[in-house]
Amino acid sequence: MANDSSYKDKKVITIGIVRDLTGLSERQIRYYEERKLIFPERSAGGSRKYSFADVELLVEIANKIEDGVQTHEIRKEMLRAQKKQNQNEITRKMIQGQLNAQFGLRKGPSS
Amino acid sequence: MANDSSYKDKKVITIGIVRDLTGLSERQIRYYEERKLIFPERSAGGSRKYSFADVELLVEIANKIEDGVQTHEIRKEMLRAQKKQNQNEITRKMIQGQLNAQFGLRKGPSS
DNA sequence: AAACCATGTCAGGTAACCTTACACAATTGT
DNA sequence: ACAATTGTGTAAGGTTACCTGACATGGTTT
Repeated sequence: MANDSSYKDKKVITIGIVRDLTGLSERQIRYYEERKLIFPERSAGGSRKYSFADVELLVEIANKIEDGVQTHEIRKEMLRAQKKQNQNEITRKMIQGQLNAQFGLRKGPSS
Repeated sequence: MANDSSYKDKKVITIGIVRDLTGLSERQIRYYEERKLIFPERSAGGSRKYSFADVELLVEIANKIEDGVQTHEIRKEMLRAQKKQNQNEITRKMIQGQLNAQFGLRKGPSS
């Protein structure tokens, strides 16, 4: 209901493939996780699983680091960006609420 | 130039994940490959890599098999479907060619 | 100078994957 | 009726891929 449900966000890519797609070392990829910049899921056995969105994010992270930004700063940026995103979400819901109140829309069943 | 370049066709999913996504056994997935219904890529070390498109195709295949269609038949269907697809592609190119001839468009450099 | 950053690398261990082979019920072909 | 094929399970033995933890190191920060 809230999203794409599409391929981009499904966590299905193992770290070796991510390495190949990004050119980063596994060490780097794991380190950025340790620094809380990226959040893979895990398989039952403990293997990391990433999404295409994660892959793109990793590339951005790597670029910033190359520009001398440290993980600590990157993390702050990300939190800021996400806060803004949350705010938008809230705003959207508020407006939706206003409309519902004005025009008496109901949350009808799916279709 | 010819395609989406997007996530759907990138071969990045290992067989274990495909198993989880489709509910098929690894045996089945490998068998359908043996019957030439599906064509994963391979990692350097020999592990199979599938795309989301492959995953969807596998589900379709499994459905047909459940309906009693044999791999042999499914393969024929697929070849037929692909031939039609190729024909469309050819048609498209022919029309494009006609237009180019009519209006003298050049294949200029990329942008 | 002490602490931290980002990364490489090595070791030992487990999970995930590979191929080959045998089995077998069910279906299809002759 | 019988032989061949289909689709799937399962087991063995082997290799690849991934995991964590630890030590090393040259550059920054503090």
